[in-house]
Amino acid sequence: MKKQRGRLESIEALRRKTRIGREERYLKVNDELVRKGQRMPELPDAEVFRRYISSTSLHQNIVDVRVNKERLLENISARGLKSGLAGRSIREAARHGKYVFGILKGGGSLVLHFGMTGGLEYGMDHDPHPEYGRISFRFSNGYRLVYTSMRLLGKVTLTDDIKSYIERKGLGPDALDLPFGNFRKIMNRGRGRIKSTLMNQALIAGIGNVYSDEILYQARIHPEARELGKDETLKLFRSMKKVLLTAIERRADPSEFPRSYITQHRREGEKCPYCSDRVKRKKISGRSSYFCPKCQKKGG
DNA sequence: AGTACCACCTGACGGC
DNA sequence: TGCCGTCAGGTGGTAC
Repeated sequence: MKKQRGRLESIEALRRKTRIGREERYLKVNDELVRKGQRMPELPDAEVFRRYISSTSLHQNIVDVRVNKERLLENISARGLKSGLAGRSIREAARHGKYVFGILKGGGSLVLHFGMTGGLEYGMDHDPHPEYGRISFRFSNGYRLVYTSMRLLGKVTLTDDIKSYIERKGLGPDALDLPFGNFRKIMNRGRGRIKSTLMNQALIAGIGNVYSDEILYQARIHPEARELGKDETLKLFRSMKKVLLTAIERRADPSEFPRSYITQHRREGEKCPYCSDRVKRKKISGRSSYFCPKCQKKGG
């Protein structure tokens, strides 16, 4: 119990260090990963995008919105998006799971979802247009925020109320807001594979394919495990918080992740950072999963 | 309820 | 060099 509390405290320390819930004012404006399209838009990336908006685009009068790809708009026309934003400004950036919101002064919010290849790029209006720039939000100060997306799988829209938007989407609680008691209930409720449960946005919002693999790897739990004991559930819970917070602290840049992370070894046959056995790839829930069969056991 | 597939898109990569 | 199959981290729908 003592040891357990110590671990939870270290998660709290990490939470403070990553400044969760506070504003990030000094985020580098030119984000290499965004430009290279190497982000993986799960919770940590969404949090980086939230901070990016927060550090670049708050309190600026929006003068124009240019939509190059209407298919990215969800239940709204290009004209509707523009008229809903023109003359307004973003007063705060928020996030739930993989969704990022620009809360508008005077009510309503801009909703951004990044699909698999989405990003943001802030710059001068006359800077070169980003290669996959799809929607530009132009501000009165001569700058613009561009929503980029190579594969066009994201979503952009407006909503009157973030809470009801989240409800309509059927999203569960955000992974970083989830207390252990609720996590345990979620993990115990069905008998599906543990990886599917972690990735199910209706149960927990924010975890996708890559981070579910990392969370399970750090907890030494097999992705196909179905039932967890209490100790394992706690281990998984701590791993979830720690992996997500660590990723945010490293700006969701995998090349900055600890050496002990499997994320940098997402290739069949690579060495497991712990036991040097071979990393295995297997389709689970329709996605490529990478894990170490020696370190990660199904039973518990 | 859980799972398996398909679709939506564009691009990278390896084999021949 | 070019062609072709496979794969890619997102969600959402259908069918069993």
